[in-house]
Amino acid sequence: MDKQTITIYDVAREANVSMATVSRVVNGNQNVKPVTRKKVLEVIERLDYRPNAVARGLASKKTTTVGVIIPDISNVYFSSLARGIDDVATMYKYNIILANSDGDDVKEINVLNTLFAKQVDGVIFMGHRITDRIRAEFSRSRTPIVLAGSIDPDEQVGSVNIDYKQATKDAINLLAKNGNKKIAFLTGALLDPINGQARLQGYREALEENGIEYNEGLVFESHYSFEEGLKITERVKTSGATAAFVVNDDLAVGLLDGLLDLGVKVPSEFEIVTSNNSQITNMVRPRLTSVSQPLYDLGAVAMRLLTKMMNHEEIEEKNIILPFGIDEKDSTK
Amino acid sequence: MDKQTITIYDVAREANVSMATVSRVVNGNQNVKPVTRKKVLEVIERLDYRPNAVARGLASKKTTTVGVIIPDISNVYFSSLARGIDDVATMYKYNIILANSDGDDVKEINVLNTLFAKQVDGVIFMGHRITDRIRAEFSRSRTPIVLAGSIDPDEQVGSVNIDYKQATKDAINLLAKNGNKKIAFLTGALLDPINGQARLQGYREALEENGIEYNEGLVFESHYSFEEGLKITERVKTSGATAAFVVNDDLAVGLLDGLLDLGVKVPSEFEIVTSNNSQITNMVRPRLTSVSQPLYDLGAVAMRLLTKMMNHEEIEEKNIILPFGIDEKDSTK
DNA sequence: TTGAAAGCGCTAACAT
DNA sequence: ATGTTAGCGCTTTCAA
Repeated sequence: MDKQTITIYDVAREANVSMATVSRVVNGNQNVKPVTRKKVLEVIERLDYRPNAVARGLASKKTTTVGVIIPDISNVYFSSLARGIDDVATMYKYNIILANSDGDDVKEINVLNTLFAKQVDGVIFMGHRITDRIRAEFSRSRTPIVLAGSIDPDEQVGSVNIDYKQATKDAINLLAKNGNKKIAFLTGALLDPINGQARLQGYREALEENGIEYNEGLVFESHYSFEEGLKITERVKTSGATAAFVVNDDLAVGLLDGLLDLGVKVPSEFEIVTSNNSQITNMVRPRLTSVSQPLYDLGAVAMRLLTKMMNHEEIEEKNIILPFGIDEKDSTK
Repeated sequence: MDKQTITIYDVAREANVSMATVSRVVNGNQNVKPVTRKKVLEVIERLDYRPNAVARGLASKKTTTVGVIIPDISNVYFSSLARGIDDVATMYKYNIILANSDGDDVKEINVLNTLFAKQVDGVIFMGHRITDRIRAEFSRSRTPIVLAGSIDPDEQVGSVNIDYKQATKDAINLLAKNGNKKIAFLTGALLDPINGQARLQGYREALEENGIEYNEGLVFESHYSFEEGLKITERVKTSGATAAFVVNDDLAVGLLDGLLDLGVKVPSEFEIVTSNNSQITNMVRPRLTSVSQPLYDLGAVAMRLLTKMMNHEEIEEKNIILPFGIDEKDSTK
């Protein structure tokens, strides 16, 4: 495959030492006399020897590779997480195998299995919904797994999230304080635990605390996209809502543009709070007020947690909650 | 590592056949009597045998894994390419090891070497600039390499791009036809061949063809970010330019917002054409006219080319140019 | 159609 | 401090 592979054996022969000794110097084992080490290092340099990580993986049962299953890397929300994951992975000398699942159950299972086949040392999983089938696959293997920005009520594996329920409550409170009585809730699939459970519950609780009655007609189930936001605008407006909490930035921008196109003034006539505070929220005019999630950190902390699990380190808490904020900008009064 | 690994040997024993036969059925080799195959398959099912891809990789010298070096996955331009790459990779049963380089020479070299160490079957490289050092690393190995959305004047390895020079000419022509005499050129590092050579040249040629004199004062070297766009607005306006061609969408949106904040009307008082037509160009108001690059396809085609190289298939042309367009929207008259 | 056996390149006891 | 020697789990000639 390579020009002509130089193996550890070649180095050993040239340096007049055993393979074991070469292996020791390559792996930084201290039990090597400095003179020997120097000699070996010279030969390695001279022959341009590069250790074969596959052979190493087979012999040591460690691949220094972790799998990352992600719905869609071209979505900023996930790519921000991914960047945090990769940076910490690199820091700890791991590489990541990245695989898109489109949130599809079958794809998730397939890719999880090929990752296991490739003997990854750990897996970071992002998905809207943890199905029973996936959960079953999780428990089939001993490979450590961490969810990032994804909730599993079961809490079998590690996870890193924010308190979506409280974040939603804070957002709704802001909107209620500003005098809104009819606050729409724009979400993706309500089947997803983050939406259907955490956020929707936060929405309902906040309404109640503000003396506003819950009205199903103000809950809109849509998809995470700009176009869907544009499309749903009419219905939202017709509902009589004067404000909306949106779970996704693309969707929120769609709503914003839809409203502006209709001649509705934001925020004077309609207020919007979105959820991810991605850069797009600063690029549109008016800039969108948003829950601010530490996306990069969500990924970074998830990977850090995974390294601990892979090293069998003591873990204080395997279901981590990171702080969030509310970034008030121009789409709220 | 796993619960207790079932190996090919266990299957062979249980099925009363040799390892070779099990290997054959696992790999779909036709030289197996149907009865035997059935028997083996049953045992595989019963024992829940999963082939170890690392062992396979060592024995066969194929890992069905390709490395992807990317400046920053959290940037939509690159993550779009990455998505195209992964989809085609999946289609051909490859996985991708994704590594961020920040466009940094040293990181690029490091990660390239660890990818080689991990015996990837091929590499897709994205970077603003192919340095001599990287080029040297490329030629050290026989592993096939393809550049995606990245130019190397050397053309030693495969590549997939659009005709950046012509795209720029088309954009400038549009602006010139609209009556602009002072057209700014907003770019990232001019050292990058795509900017400093292809695009700048296209800019100059188009100016000349339109009888406009080239003026260095209208060329702005900046960075690929929204904030930089905001910052540079004042200078661009002061230059007397009435239009700008921008090489990056974030930068273009920064300029747009900067102008709007200054009370400048777009497009009536100032026209903008940007370069990547990412979704953000449709989200801002006015929507940005842009060169449209088939980002996903750039990645997809690059990966397809790589599969051909990995399979030693006949390759008609290893430096591929994909078509582009000009998507006229609301930031031009 | 099937099996035997030699690696693939390295790590990790175990000895010395 | 260094060497010997089994493997790791699979593919792949080569024979039969």
